[in-house]
Amino acid sequence: MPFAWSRNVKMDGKKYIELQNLFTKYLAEKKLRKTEERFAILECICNFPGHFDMCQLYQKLEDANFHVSRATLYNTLEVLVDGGLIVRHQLPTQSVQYELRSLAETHMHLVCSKCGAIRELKDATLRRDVAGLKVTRFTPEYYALYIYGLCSKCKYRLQRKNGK
Amino acid sequence: MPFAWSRNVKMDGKKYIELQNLFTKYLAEKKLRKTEERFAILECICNFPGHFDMCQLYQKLEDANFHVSRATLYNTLEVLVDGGLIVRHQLPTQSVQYELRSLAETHMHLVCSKCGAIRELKDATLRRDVAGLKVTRFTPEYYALYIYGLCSKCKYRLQRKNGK
DNA sequence: ATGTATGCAAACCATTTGCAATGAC
DNA sequence: GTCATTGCAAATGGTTTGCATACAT
Repeated sequence: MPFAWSRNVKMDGKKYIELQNLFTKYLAEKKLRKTEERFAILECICNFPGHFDMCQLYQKLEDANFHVSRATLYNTLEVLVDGGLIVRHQLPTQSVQYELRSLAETHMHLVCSKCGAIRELKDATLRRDVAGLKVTRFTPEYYALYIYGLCSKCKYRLQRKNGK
Repeated sequence: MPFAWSRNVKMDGKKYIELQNLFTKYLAEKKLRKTEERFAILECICNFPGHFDMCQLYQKLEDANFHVSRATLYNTLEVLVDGGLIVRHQLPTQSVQYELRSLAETHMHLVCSKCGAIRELKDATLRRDVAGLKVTRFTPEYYALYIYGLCSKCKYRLQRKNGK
């Protein structure tokens, strides 16, 4: 082990090992340095079951007694996005969210335009459609499908408010 | 005519008339006031052929000698989004963009993750499948599909840089 | 040894907020 | 007359930047 990045960040074994390899390869390829911070951040990200934002990530790292500056967090997330390991979601009401790319590709996002809640939905047909798309003069890397609408809670609330 | 919102904002006739009606209906329904500013902003929006951001909109209104405060601009765009007349895009590199909803629904967005350029692409199959989606406990209103990747320019540049 | 990456604090800037004045109803 | 909407200016807060220090190579 070239450096001791593995602190007491609770870790999701398999997922992380795989991504660590990808990341290492990417960093080498781009001649970027393999720092303790970068790997600790990636490891921490693996512990989120789904979306997360800067605040949550920062907090989780602090909780694990691993301190990084916000500047480094922003830098590292950018590297991870460029490397294709994570995906960035910018949705209306909510703050910028990130998600492991391997997770993001498997579903679309149902976004409530009232309360901002995000639900995930898998659909094989759509996935196939997107995968089968023929695009010229553009090299697709990944996609994100957002369907905006009303979640059941907000719809119910709205119906009551508008008189039965 | 209840008020003189029609200044010298250059106008795209048909498109605006139709949207004006929708907007009027929406405002009445929600018991919101029909102000000169709101209609002037909508009219101005109709003159953009595609995406636009706050700056461009503000500028275009100023150019037409119609001054609104930024607070009003933000308020009005929110009302227009809620009313389903325009759609909000928040993409990585670029600033928040808006687009007439009637335009947005007809295409997906190819976003270059390098330079941020947006290209539009229509695909009938995909459109049909999204429209035909069956979702429980969620009422879809509209969707947005973003495909991230490399535009031809950036790809070319990258290939040259990485040695032939 | 070299130059990239980090940490900190200050700077930035799009968006939001507070409040008095306006005007739609 | 009432209360939503506007304008202005100040406040906010997530993100970026500058620079000295640390450290991967």
